Amino acid sequence: MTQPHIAILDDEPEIRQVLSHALQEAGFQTTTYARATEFEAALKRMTPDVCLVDLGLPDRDGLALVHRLALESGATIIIISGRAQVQDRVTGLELGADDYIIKPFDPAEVVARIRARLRKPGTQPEARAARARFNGWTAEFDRYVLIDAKGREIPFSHAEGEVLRLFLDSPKRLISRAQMLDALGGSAGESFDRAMDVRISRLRTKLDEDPRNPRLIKTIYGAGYIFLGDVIWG
Amino acid sequence: MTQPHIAILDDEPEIRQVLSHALQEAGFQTTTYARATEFEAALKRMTPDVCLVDLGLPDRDGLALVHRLALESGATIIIISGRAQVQDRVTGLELGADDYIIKPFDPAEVVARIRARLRKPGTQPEARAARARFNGWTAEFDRYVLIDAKGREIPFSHAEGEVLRLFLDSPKRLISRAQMLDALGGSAGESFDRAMDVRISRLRTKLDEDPRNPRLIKTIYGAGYIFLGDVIWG
DNA sequence: CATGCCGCGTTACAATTCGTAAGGATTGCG
DNA sequence: CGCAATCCTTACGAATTGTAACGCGGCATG
Repeated sequence: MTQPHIAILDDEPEIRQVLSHALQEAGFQTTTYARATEFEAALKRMTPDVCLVDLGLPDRDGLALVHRLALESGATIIIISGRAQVQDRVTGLELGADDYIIKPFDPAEVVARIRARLRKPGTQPEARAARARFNGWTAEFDRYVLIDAKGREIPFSHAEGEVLRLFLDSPKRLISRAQMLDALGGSAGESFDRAMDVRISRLRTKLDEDPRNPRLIKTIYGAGYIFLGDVIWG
Repeated sequence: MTQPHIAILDDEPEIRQVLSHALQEAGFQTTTYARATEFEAALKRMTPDVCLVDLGLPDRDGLALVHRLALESGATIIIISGRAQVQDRVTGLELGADDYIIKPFDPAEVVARIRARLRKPGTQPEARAARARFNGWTAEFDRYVLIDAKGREIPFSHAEGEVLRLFLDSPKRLISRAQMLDALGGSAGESFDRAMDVRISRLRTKLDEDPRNPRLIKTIYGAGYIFLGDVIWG
């Protein structure tokens, strides 16, 4: 069961804590960020379903961030701000925010507003780039197929695709197990480690890897994995 | 060139007038109603894109009306109410409202919130139009027929049309099963899950999909569905 | 070099989720 | 009332994914 993922960006630790707790209580998966730079770095790896953004950030203009986010990601954006003037709200909404909640807020209302958003279709972020090539392979993510050098199509599942996308997003760089578990939403159980191993194992067999001598997905004992492919997106 | 249509339901003439004026100024088409019965009668003839509903109606329980509206119409519903308690807002949103604006309000904010809503896919008035093309197919919703690339007509039922319209409103986006069930009004029984599967199954056969390798309606195991057509309305 | 621990890979299995065929309830129409 | 169409429900099979169990190999220690 993949729960919706809510990203929280606020510089006040207490607010992050309150929001995160209430949303997790409501069954959502949450990730919190204190700084805009941190948040933007994380967006390269995954796309949340909803972004809760505080406008009063120390390291960036919040409105500019909201605007860029709205243009690029297509995810649902909710501003949480202490600026309560009507003009602030109007410009926030016109720059691309989907909702505007004023501090101080009641967490129950935030949960209710997010729930109201997510039950409408069309709220999911748009499908990201759908095709990548690497070392003779082509991965088509919208059709969920791998195509080998001879043109043979090999289907892969959603779970395998999550792993593959993670690799293709960061080729030739170490990806720690913790990073992977986090990106795959498996911070829950301890035994999810094995589940991830299984995903990688299945992916390796589909990529025709020699288990004794993997050429694409290399494991670094005690550290993580490295994907050794020359990746071209598009 | 259809402007979005906003229905306003409020028993105070002055509020109707203020809202209607501001919304027309913003380029919307408006219709106002003073009574719930009047409003409901009008709904049989047309479907507004957004409904602004006051909760303090003399002739009906506003919340019940909102709930029924949310289940049946699929339009965007915004509550405008003098009841400002958090609990009022939460229950209003949970009963199916998409937004909750407190009196006294600023018309500019109402406009901004409606604009923010209509930006999202699946809410534009074109999406309620009668015809759409995608990947060689044409869907004519007023006649309940699909037309394939060779001009053959294949009829589809109302239930199948609901599903198809949902897909055509949000192409290339993930639609979760929960969202679908909600949009199809099946929040009731758990066994409605299978009913929805059946609808999709029949739609797939009519769209000439290969069950083993569907090209248009993809299933994302554990997450939902995604429609992979290039949709053009009109 | 032998030993033992720990991290990882793989296989087999079970739980969950989804597809669809078959049957029955409901509705509409002549 | 009979008939047809539509749609929900039931039932069962198939696909996917997490989990448990086991084996292998690296790495440290002695």
